[in-house]
Amino acid sequence: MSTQQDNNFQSIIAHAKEYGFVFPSSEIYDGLSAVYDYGPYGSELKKNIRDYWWKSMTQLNDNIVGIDAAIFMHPTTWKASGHVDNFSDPMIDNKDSKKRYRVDHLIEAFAENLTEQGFRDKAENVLQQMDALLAKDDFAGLKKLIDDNKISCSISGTSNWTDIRQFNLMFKTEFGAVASDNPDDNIVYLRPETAQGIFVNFLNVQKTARMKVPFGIAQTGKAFRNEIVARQFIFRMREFEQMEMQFFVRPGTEGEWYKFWKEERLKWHLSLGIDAGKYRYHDHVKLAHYAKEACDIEFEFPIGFKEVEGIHSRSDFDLSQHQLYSKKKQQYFDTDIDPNTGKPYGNYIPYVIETSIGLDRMFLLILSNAYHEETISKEDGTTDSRVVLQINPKIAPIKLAIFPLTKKDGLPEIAKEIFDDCKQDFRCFYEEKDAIGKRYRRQDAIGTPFCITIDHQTKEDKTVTIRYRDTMQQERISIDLIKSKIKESL
RNA sequence: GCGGAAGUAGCUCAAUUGGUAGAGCGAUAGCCUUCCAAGCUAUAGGUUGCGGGUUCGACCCUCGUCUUCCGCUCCA
Repeated sequence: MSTQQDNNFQSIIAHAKEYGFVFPSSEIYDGLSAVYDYGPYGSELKKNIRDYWWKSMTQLNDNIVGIDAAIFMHPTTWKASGHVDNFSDPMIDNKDSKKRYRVDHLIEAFAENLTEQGFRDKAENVLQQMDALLAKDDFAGLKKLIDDNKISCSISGTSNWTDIRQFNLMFKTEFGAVASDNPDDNIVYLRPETAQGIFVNFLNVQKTARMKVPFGIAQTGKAFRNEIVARQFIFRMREFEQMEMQFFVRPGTEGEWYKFWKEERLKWHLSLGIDAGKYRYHDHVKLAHYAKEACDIEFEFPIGFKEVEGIHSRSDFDLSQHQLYSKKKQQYFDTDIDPNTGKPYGNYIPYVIETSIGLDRMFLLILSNAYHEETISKEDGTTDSRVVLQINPKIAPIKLAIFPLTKKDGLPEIAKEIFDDCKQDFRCFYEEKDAIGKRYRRQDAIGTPFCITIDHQTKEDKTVTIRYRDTMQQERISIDLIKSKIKESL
């Protein structure tokens, strides 16, 4: 099973490169690990996915507005968010088995073992020591803790460990051209998530857009994580794009809003015509430090079910933290009447429901779902094959391809006239080279849903042939109807 | 990061146990005109991932390095 799927995944990657969707970054210099560029059709598709999300969030929800926050943020942002302390994991390797462990996982497993053997007090003691050492970033102390307890690797059974190393997942850079005596003064991070740009602007947005809770703030943008291992094509990249919406609600209502967005987001995915059977929810059991409830929307990629979007109930953690660190009140005054007291709800820090989807993952999802290698039986009994991307017309890179059947007899002139007219309204593609069948196949390969062909009959009755990508069926329609025909599918 | 495998033209591959790189498809230009890729002609393209070493001579042997894939690991 996996072989077939892996092959399919390889085919998709190869197709993405060959047809100008995704290229390895700086490929002429051998590429940069886990960084990719989007090509002519890829950038169109990516933009269309982003636009479709943006429209469904901001335009179709009158209580959601968008922002575009900077990638650089004040360094304290990341202290408040917990990323400076928590977004890095001390790791240790066993020299014999070559296994790498997160230090906290290793020690926790050891403690669990002790508990099972009835040494509950000792286990507690070890965990307490670990927490104290982790809080101080005392790696030497942690190493000593491991050595003193003779904690061993479950594979090799030995305690032959490397030193503990820190892997900070945030990219650092220097801010300002002048070097400071204290290097820490100049450090800024490339944001590891876009969410904080929304949280720190919570009151700016609420006041200027005159929003009333419940309301949301949407944003798309790049984020950066220095992953230890980043692989699987564009699934896990070091530079990636998120589409996030933070929805601010009155405390006590977060449960129903979490449920609402959990369902709403899946509906969005299904609105692109993707098989519901390829989706599933994965509810988190072990929650992040800020979360009350969390789930992933997973999709069955060729490499298995993987997370494409997360819905998190984040309580008031983020706003409270920013209030604490900035010493600026992050309260909202709710004038709605509380039926229990007959008075306004008053001041509170709103709770947050987050929906966060990886744009690049969504792109891969669309590509994986759309990619089909088909065998076609021809009338003369022979077979033929084609690769077709069955991308929903709403987000297809090119909506309409326009072909004159031949290069002469005035057909190109008519075709170009139609092209010039249609390109005002949606992305079109014109081509007169090669046999018509070959041109159709090229459009299939990049997912163009409609092709029209201008032939000699066009000159007589002003009709053209429209050919549908998925069924390969064709019919004659009047030139006047082309635009409306395409538009109704978008 | 560890272990395994791979890297020759845009793609798929070839090059007789080391003798200095070829084909099909694709691309481009032209001919042909025929509604589902394969009609004809011509043209362009590679210091064989990169860098050392061995050799008279390296795509081939060797070392290093980069990238990709698979497994492990990691994944707020």
